[in-house]
Amino acid sequence: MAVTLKDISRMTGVSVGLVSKVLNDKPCRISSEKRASIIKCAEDHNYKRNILASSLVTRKTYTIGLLIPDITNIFFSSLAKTIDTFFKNHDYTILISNSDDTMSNDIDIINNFSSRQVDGLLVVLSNESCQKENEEELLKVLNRISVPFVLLDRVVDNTDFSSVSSDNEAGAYMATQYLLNHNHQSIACIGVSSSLNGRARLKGFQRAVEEAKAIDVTYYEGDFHFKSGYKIGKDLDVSKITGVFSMNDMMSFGLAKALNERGLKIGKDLSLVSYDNLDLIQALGIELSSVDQDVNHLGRLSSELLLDMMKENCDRKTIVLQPKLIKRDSVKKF
Amino acid sequence: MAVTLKDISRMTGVSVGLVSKVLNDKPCRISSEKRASIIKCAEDHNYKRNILASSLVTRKTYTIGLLIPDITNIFFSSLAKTIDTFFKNHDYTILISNSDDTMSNDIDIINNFSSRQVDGLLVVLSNESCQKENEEELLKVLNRISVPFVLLDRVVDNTDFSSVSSDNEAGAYMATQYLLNHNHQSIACIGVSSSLNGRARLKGFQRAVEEAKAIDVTYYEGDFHFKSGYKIGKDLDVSKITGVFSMNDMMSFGLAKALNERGLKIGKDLSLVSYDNLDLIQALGIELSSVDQDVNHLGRLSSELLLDMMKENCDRKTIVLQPKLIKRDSVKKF
DNA sequence: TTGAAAGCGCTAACAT
DNA sequence: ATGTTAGCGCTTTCAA
Repeated sequence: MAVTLKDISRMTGVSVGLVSKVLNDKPCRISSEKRASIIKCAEDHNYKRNILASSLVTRKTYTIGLLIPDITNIFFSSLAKTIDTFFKNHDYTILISNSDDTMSNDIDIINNFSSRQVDGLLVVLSNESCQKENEEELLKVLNRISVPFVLLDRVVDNTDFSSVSSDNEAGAYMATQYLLNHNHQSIACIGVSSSLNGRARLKGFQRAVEEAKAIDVTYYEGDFHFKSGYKIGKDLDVSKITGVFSMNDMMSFGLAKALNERGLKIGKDLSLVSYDNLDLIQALGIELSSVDQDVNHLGRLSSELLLDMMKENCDRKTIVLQPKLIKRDSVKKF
Repeated sequence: MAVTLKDISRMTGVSVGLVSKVLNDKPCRISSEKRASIIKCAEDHNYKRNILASSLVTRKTYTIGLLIPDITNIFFSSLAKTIDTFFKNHDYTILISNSDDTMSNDIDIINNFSSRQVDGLLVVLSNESCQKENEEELLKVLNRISVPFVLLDRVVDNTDFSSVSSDNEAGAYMATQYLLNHNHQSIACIGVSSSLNGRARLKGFQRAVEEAKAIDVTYYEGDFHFKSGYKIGKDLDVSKITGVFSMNDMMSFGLAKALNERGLKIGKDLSLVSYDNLDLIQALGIELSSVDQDVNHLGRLSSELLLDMMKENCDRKTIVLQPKLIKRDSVKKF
């Protein structure tokens, strides 16, 4: 059995209340001998405050729940790391939980966090939760959350929940425009229509295309993973297509590999612009133009926002970050 | 304020004790009307049990702490996902925390988990904690943990703590042997001496070399990341070296890229065997012979072991998994 | 069938 | 300067 305040009180002959004050560094006037003996006794017996009990009284757990769809996705694990580091500096502990991109897990985890009395919640919704047909149920769940929370990256339309997200439409728009500015007349889009942000990116792509007029467009459906890009690269009709906008770097990488096998060179025979600007891809030495969402910024801003909301119960805020297009050699004049 | 049992008791006119029993599905004989009204009232008012309070009484939190060195490392995030999935099926919640590979964080996090009254702990130690000079302090910390725990992947020698790890020496030995069986007389090792498992792999490498006799060996120091492999690949003396054992896939990938730029082909001009067998590397379409540690198996076994220890307070166990060499085209006869 | 009450470990207000 | 006590929300034992 773990040592309790009561045990230490008994052993040192000092009252429980005083022991509590001393071990919590609370201002109290106590003889230095007693103070010392309490501290020594606590150390000797490896006393650890039972946070469950103290939180029950103070109504503070110094705990933040972080819900993400897939911990093995580098985007989310980087986000988790940034958030973890930020809150460690503010004496909070982050609980990370993984939804596997399903709505039922979203709900379970949010409820679980709630009953663990987290002080706040950071939520990246599952793709499933972001589907139109699930909106009603999702809103019910979110409206029932009784602690401050911030939605990250994937955001529910037409609500006033606090959120920090990236303007996916704008990102796709600038990527596509960049391609079109290089005189490409026949371009392809590799998209993922099952994803909320994928749909936003498609909008941006279409807007750019429509503004440019008389552009020939081919659409390919992918799934954000390497293999789908690779397969599409095997089929891609390069007799007409000269530029490609791919919705993320992993698919671009697959595409590049397939084209390479076909004897075609990215940046020479075909221009490619992408999304995510993964360090990994750069590390691999591939000069890929890509839209950067600045995960660290996303993580830090949402953490700060949540901290504000918890402190001063401040108003909800909706922050939309503008992504940046990083220009590299994969796009050339046609 | 959240609704409490007391509130529901007041609203339904049933005693707190009974409400508790009903909402916990405990066997109790109660009129079905009362039961129904309690359940309805709880739902209507969005009642969520305060786990802090109930755990205080039951001395069970249904929570497992998972400590990992780097959440953005795919090896650890995959491990976390496996463990998370396993324990979700057993009604436990996993708290994941990130040490950034520092010992002070290891200690803080272990203490934090303890005071949160986790039911068990899964620990991947930081490299710093695994250094010989920190052993004494580490043992003090580990010995003070009062709940069942299992060490994963990085293990403390000469102790009887429960652990599940992979036999790194054996893995490196079989990889090196594979290379030597293909008649390579001059081989290189790209190692990471600051890492516990790196040192074990070096031992395996050396044992294989010594057994083979009269093999020419060159050692290069890397850091597990792409760039170090790339740099080494730029320098590698291919006038004599025909085979390379690299201690992980990311470095192998860097190496391959550098050699490619030098006009040399892996599996033809040079044989390469590696460690980790990353899906990512395969996804990139690279035919790399590599030692597989089976993360899923590691995660599942350690989870099961911990569950056993928590249930039956069963004896400590030390499990060492045997890695497998996956043979692919990157190694050829010399 | 149901209710009352003790107590988990801790904090904080109030006594002394 | 130090001790006593109520009570956080819950479970569980015992009594009715």
